[in-house]
Amino acid sequence: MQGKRVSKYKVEFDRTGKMKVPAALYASESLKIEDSAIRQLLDAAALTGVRKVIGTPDLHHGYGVPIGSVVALEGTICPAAVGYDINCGMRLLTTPLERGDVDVVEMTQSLRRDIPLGEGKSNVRMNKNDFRLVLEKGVSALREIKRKDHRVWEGFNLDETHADMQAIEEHGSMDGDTAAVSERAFERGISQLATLGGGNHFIEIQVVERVLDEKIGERFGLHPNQIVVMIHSGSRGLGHEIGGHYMRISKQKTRDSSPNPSLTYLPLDDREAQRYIKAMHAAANFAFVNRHLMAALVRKNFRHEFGDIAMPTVYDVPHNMAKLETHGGEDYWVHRKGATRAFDAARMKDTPYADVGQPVLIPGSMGTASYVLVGTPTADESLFSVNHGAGRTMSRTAATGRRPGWGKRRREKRQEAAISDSDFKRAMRGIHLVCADKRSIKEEAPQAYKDIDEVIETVVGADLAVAVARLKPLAVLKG
DNA sequence: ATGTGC
Repeated sequence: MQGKRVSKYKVEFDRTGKMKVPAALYASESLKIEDSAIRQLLDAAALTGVRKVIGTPDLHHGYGVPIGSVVALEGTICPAAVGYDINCGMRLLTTPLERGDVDVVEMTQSLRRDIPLGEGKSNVRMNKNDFRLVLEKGVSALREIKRKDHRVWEGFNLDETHADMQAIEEHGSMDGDTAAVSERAFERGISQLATLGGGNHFIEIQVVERVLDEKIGERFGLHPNQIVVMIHSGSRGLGHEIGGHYMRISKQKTRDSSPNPSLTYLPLDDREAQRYIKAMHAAANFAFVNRHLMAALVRKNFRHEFGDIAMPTVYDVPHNMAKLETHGGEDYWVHRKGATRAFDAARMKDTPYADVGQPVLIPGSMGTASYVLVGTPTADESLFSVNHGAGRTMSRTAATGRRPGWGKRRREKRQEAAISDSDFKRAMRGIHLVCADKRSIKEEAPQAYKDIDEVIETVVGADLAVAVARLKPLAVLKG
């Protein structure tokens, strides 16, 4: 695509055609970004109310808006720029344990017994009033629910909820409204709390391989050879239903004034825009609680094995969310889709990280490293945002060799899988893998993703964040 | 991402 490289790590796209603002893409020359994703990014620069459009180094094709993008709007909101998995995000727990202390095969097995993996799974079946409270208040609802009365809460020790809330973006509680959530979404969600989901979602037992910034590493409670646990999950069927619902409504309303039929928006003065915001917050609350409950189950299993050890939350950070933020004196709805907020110290007031900046959690693909970084003041040019992962290089269907629409085309010959069994095994050597669906696991093969180290090089080289630690997976649970 | 969809 046309676009001029202005530095080793940044490409700029001038206004052309219907674009209302220029766009910027952070990516080194070696990171190949697909043309279709760039075209989607430039289309986003034509949205009504657009003020800023940024692509991060894991940019790839998504529905309407590319994954890995940041879109700032004024007076409008865009459900497709948040995506289907509202408040998909990361949580990192530390332990006082060292590599060698943990039998990861055994630990993975016991986690699997407690946490359902894969699509369509259920776990905590809540009553309607309690679930409504979760959607409206998020993690803080857990302090109000009378858990002793319900068998579903057996095994969940939530004594650390207050401490955890300090280390969750928005304290894990946004202003949600059940009235904006369809009955269908509500019914899908009510039994799905404390489930991992599928796709790229995972729980990993990792070891801190290298601390790259000792002072901040120590501040985050990280040291070499330490065992940590990373959780990647979202709002499951509930968020998917809400995202899809409001994408359909925005398509009905603004199709004619939008860049294309899958990239539509809602004016903020429209009642449906206000309902979307409340429903998005409800889904965000669900996802915060979902990760929080899985963290409780992780703690339960570690403590069963190792006694009453401390397992604090370093941070819990969404990477699919729209938020009203002030940048350069202007108020924007900042949409991050597959992009992680990376606030500097000044923007972390009233959090435990007001002195250092926000912990930023970026997972690699399955079987490769993950990174912990910290926000920096120089990230103002990306609206304090970085990528959310390695980014795909291969579609799901290409990676497995399966054709899309499997059900009705069963008789057709399979395409040749781009990734052979032996290549997959080699990439996963030394890592214990437990997954719900063996047939589709190659969708998540390391070979289907970009090199996480190259992606991080761009983020750090462009001064969007500072690297703090590199984590290596020992065991991974997948959907 | 998702009880992979009309």
